[in-house]
Amino acid sequence: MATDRRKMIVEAAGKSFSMFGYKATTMDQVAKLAGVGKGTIYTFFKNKEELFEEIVSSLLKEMKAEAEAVIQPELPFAENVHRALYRLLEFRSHHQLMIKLIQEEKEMGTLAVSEMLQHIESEIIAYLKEKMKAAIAKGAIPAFDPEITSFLLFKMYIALVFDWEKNHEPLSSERIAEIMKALLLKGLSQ
Amino acid sequence: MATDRRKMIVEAAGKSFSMFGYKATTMDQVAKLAGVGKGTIYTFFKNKEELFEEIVSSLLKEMKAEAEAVIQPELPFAENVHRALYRLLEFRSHHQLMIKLIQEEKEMGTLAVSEMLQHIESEIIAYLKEKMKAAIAKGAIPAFDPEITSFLLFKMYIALVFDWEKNHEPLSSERIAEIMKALLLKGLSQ
DNA sequence: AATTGACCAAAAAACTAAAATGGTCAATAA
DNA sequence: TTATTGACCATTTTAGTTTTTTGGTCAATT
Repeated sequence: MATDRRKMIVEAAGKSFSMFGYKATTMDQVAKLAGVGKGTIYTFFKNKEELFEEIVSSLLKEMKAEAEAVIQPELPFAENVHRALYRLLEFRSHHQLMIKLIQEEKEMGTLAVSEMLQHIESEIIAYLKEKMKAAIAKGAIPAFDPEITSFLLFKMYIALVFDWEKNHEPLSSERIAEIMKALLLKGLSQ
Repeated sequence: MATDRRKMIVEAAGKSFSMFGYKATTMDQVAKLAGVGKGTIYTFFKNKEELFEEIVSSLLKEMKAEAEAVIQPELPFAENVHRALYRLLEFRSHHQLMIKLIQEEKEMGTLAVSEMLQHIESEIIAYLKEKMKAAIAKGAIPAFDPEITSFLLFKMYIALVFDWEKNHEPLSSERIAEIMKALLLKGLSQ
């Protein structure tokens, strides 16, 4: 059945991109892994890049769903950041792809990957920005520029998750979520 | 006179590294620009990498001096961050070299440059960490882990100065300093 | 004693040939 | 008739080779 084949392809591509990155994933490989002929892939996806987009956008959808599942509007903003972050960090499969893509961008500079990371970044920031605007409207947080603040929130997250462990022992999910909550809650005042 | 020659070399190298980066700066070029024979460079510096180190460490020294000049221990911590940051940001010459190095690391991955950026990062973070420890000891800021906090402070700074302008209009020095001060002062609470 | 630049080994760049890959489509299977 | 396939091809990537450039030395010169 057509739907089954499509699912097989998406699954195979997802695994392959996560394991080998974009460049090192070949269409022949994906076809073999999915157990279909190479041509079949092209009945569902215009080209490799569109297949990649499918994988990434479903990842983003999943991440959004995960976040929504734990956010409770009546809780303090910082608490929700903590909950969403912690939940997200527990999904190692999400991370596997992100790690691979970040690595590939750094050491090979693959254009399609750079563009996709850029896209992921702007999606996440846009999401944060909306949450933040709502919180400001409710008077729950001070009215800083939400564009800049969500940008910074995202960069802090990336720094803690991906940069910190270049020179230190990795931080646990709990620790990361805790740090961001503490900083956001009180800043460094008093 | 020997001192004069050395100064000429350092000046020439500084300009060249800032304009062309590490890789694209040749020793012949530096010699010509400094108006000395190439061999003369090697009477002052063991090799290209040591010349590079001289440039960078004098940059770091300057930056430290600039910061010290405006920091006033009796002011609030966030206010001092604001002052130091603003002062630093006004020195475009410092930045020219940093910009070039960050760019070179990204698009050519020159090893010597990566190592140097790593070194610069750890120097700045160590400096921040000391300041932070002192502030904690005085009870001026909460006792978060200074290693992590100074790491985050640095990453925020880099994000605002170098990453923000990839997709937005650059922020003014005043704005950047203001944002960091506001966030550090109050966080996103209330 | 200090300085230099021709010189050299080693590294990088340019070039070329060979292999791999994305995408197509006539043949095949369902 | 429709969905699927994999041999095939143009293009890109990689591997191998040659040429050029560059960091560093040191005998000659100032």
